[in-house]
This record gives sequence, structure tokens and C-alpha cells, in this order.
Amino acid sequence: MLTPERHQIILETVKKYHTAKIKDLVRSTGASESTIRRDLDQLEQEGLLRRVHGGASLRASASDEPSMGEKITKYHKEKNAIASYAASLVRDGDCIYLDAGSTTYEMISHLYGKDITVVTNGLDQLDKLTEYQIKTYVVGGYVKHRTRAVIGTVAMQNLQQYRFDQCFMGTNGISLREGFSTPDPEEAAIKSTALSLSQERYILADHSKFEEISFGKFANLDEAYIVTNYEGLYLNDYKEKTNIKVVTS
Amino acid sequence: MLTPERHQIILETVKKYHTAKIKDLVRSTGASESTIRRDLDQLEQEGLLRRVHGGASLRASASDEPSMGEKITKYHKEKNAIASYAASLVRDGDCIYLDAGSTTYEMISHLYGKDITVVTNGLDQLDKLTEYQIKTYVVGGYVKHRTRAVIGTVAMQNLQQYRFDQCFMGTNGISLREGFSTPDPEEAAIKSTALSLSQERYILADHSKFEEISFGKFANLDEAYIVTNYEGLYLNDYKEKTNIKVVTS
DNA sequence: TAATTTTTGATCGTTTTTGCTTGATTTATG
DNA sequence: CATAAATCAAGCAAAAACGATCAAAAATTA
Repeated sequence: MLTPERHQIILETVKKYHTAKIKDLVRSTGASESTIRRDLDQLEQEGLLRRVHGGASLRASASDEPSMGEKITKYHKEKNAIASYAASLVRDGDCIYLDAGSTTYEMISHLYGKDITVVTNGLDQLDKLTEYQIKTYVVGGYVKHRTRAVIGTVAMQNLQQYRFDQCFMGTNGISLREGFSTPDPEEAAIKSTALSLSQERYILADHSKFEEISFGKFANLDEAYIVTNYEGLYLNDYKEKTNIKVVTS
Repeated sequence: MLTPERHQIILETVKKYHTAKIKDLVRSTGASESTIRRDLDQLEQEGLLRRVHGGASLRASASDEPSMGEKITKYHKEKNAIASYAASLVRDGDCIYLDAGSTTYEMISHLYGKDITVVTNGLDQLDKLTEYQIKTYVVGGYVKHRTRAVIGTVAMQNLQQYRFDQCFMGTNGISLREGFSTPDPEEAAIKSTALSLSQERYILADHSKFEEISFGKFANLDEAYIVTNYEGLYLNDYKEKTNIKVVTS
């Protein structure tokens, strides 16, 4: 691969995700870490991106909203450990559902090379899945721009066409009394539907989600397994009520 | 092989892939490395491409001489002129279908600010549409990685849920006798379905598509309007057979 | 046909790029 | 604040690409 082509790929990645990890760039270009580093230095020299620890990001002009880009670095490690464990649950030949959201997004890099079929309603997921050449179906329906998720009644109908061996999704809140919840009722409805179509159901949640309640409830506590790094006060209460796997990174 | 022929091949390769490796050019022309090197030097001298380690790449558009750069922007201009005109046909309140492909992609920036609903099967289109905050639905179904388009029987079924005021799509070939065609029959099927669901049907095609025939036919000549910049030999024949709008940039 | 010019392909020493290693630096975490 | 993990920069050696040179082949001209 020629240098301009690599640079092109790097710039497109940065433009698309507002951030790019060196490891991902190594994957998508086939070059070594050293080469990518040198490329990033060079591109920074030209003012085309900003070098950051672990990769590069958009040349932040001013007030950028904390979109996918920053979310990625925030609880990145915890999320990655959870995502990695979740991915290890996926078996060759399975058909799985990946909900929109940053944790399931992290899963995808760990799914590389598996012979699986993925259905998703997340636009970012789609991009990553095509990059990794994983067999993919997208749920049709209304595109909610802020979260880049496909939702709405059309999406719910389309979802019904599938049956899943496993589904993986994030959540905004987990509560002993109220179960799983997320702010947007439309997204809650999609999650609920996906759960009902799956044999095995996994909710991925870092510790910050525990004992939080949002507007749209989408499942009771005992309707899904939880994969988390939560080791807080109520862990035993949760263990009594549902199946919970604590991952320590 | 004659020198101009080699140069032609080199330029086409660079134009097509935005980059060309010397080894590949050696293979595709049958000439030696030395010869290719000399060719590249010469072509660079003429400002037609940029020499890089290992081969050649497109001229970086901005601060470069006209020649190739001009050709590209001119080509881009044509496409953009077609896209711009097509976008002007869209009325507030309309529900339109945008097929996957580069020309309809160009349309999106011209649709900014319009109060419309867009349905698409193109992943790149999706990204652009979310960027421009245009009300969007995505067709569900199998994701073909290479073209980043949603296709297959599921996609066809899902598409049937909609009815469009207008649809816009590209094509690979237009022929007086064989109508519109594209290489992949699956994509042809989607196009055909979308056409059947639309009140007004527009095919966007630059002049290079005329008198070309691909494997998958998706419509007869009289089943859609053509928006193009073609002013070639058979223009009058086309005018007799169908509704064709020639845009001059 | 013979002489001359141009183009081509191979060779070879030099330069550039690349990937790995190592020790330093930064970041995360308790 | 201290420790562990990840990331980084610099140096180095191997590989790839380069450019200059020259003789053979092809085209042109006399």
C-alpha cells in the first residue's frame, strides 16, 4: 500500500469517527505501528489532524460536543474489558443482535475473524462491521441523528423478521426495583423487541449505570444476563435477583 | 505497446484507484520498471499526476497545476451539476428515495435545508444525511461491503413499505436498445423495486454511461427521466425515446 | 541496407521506507 | 503517591524503491 493511500484512510477514519486509534489504523491499513506513528506525525505536521495519546483526533477548532469520539476514551478500559468478555460468548455460526451504543461498538473489534451474522440498528456499528468484513444486516427504519440509531415503528416491524441466538445491548440505568431503562422510549421499545427475539440476552453495563433509573424501561432485571465491572454495594442483591457476570479488567 | 497507450493506462489507473503502484503498472502494461519510472517522471512533468515512493497518486487538488487536477474538478463539476439540478427538482414535503452511489451522494449537500424525508439503501448516504440532519429512513437488509449498499430479498421486502414522490438513482449503463443496467443483479433488483414505488423517476448519469450495457438490467429506457450532461452522437435518438434533461455545467 | 537516433530493459550502488527492539514517558488505577 | 499497563520516540538493520548508467533492441533516416 502506498503512502497516500494510507494517509487517505487515516484522514477518512479521523473525519468519520472524530478520532482514530493506532491499533485500528494498523488493522485497516495493514501497516505496522511505527509506520502509522510516522504517518500521524507527518499529517499533524501538515495540520490535517491532531496527535493524541493512542492515536489521533480531529483538529479541534473550538467547542466540539462530546460525541462518540470522547465517549470512546472516557471509560474506555472498563468498556473494553466488558466488550471483550461479551465477544468471547459469541460462537461461530451464531446470529447475533448488536444494539446501537458505544459498548457494543467496542465488541466488534473483538469479533474479527468469527464466522457470524450480525444484525444491528447502529450506524456506527455498521461502519465498523463493514470495515471488519463481518456479515451484516441492518435494521430498516427511522434514523435518529443524535445517537445514530435506527428506531421507530418501522424498525420494530423490520426487526421481527429475525430471530437471534444472542443479543447484546447497553443501558442507561439498572435498578433492583425498576430493572433496565434508557431515556428515549423509542429506543427502549427497540431494545425490548430485540430481547424478545433472542435466545440469550446480555446487557453490557459499566458500574456507573447501577442504581440509575431512566424514563423508558425496557426489561425486568431477570430477563437478561448482565455483564459488568460493577463491584459496588448492592452486588449481592443483584446476584440474588439475576445472573450477573463481573469482569475485572 | 506504444508510449501513448502506456500513458493512457497509467492515467486511467491513477484516476480509478487514486493511486498506482509501479509493480502493478509493470504487470498491466508489460513494460519494465525502468520504463514505467520514466513514464511517471514524464507525466509528473506534465502535471498529470504526483510521483510518490512506490508509484504515483492523484495530484492534491488545491495548490496544484491545472491539467489532471482540472480534469478531476471538471469531471466533479459535471457530476455536481447533474446532482445540483436533480436536487432542485425536490419539493418541500416530498418523500424521496436515494439509491446508493456517488452521484446521489453528491445530491445530499444540495438538499440541505429542505423539509423532506429521504429513504436510502446507501451507507455513505446515511452518514452524509445525518451530518446534514435530514429526516432519514434506512432500508433494512443485507449489507454489501464493497459498495456499502443494502441489498437482498429482505431489503426488497422492506422497501415495499414505502411509497415515494420521487426517486433518484445512478446507473452503470444506458443503451437505446437495452435500457438501464448495472453489474450486480441484486442491486438491479433493488433499483427496479424502488422505481416501481415512485411517482417520478430520475436516473442520473454522466456522459460516460451512455451506450454501455451491464449484466443486470433494471428498467426500460422510457420508464424514467434521465438527467445527464451527455451531448453525444445519439442524443437525438434518446430524445425521441425518452425524457432526457441535459445539464451543462 | 547502413548509419543514426530513440527507446527499452537490466545492473548496481545509493537512498528511502519499514518494522522491530529498547528504554523512556504517559496514563490508568488503587 | 506508587505501581502497572499502555504508548511513545529513537535507533537500527533489512527490504524495497530509486536513479544513473550502459548496452541491446527498435524505429527513423539517409
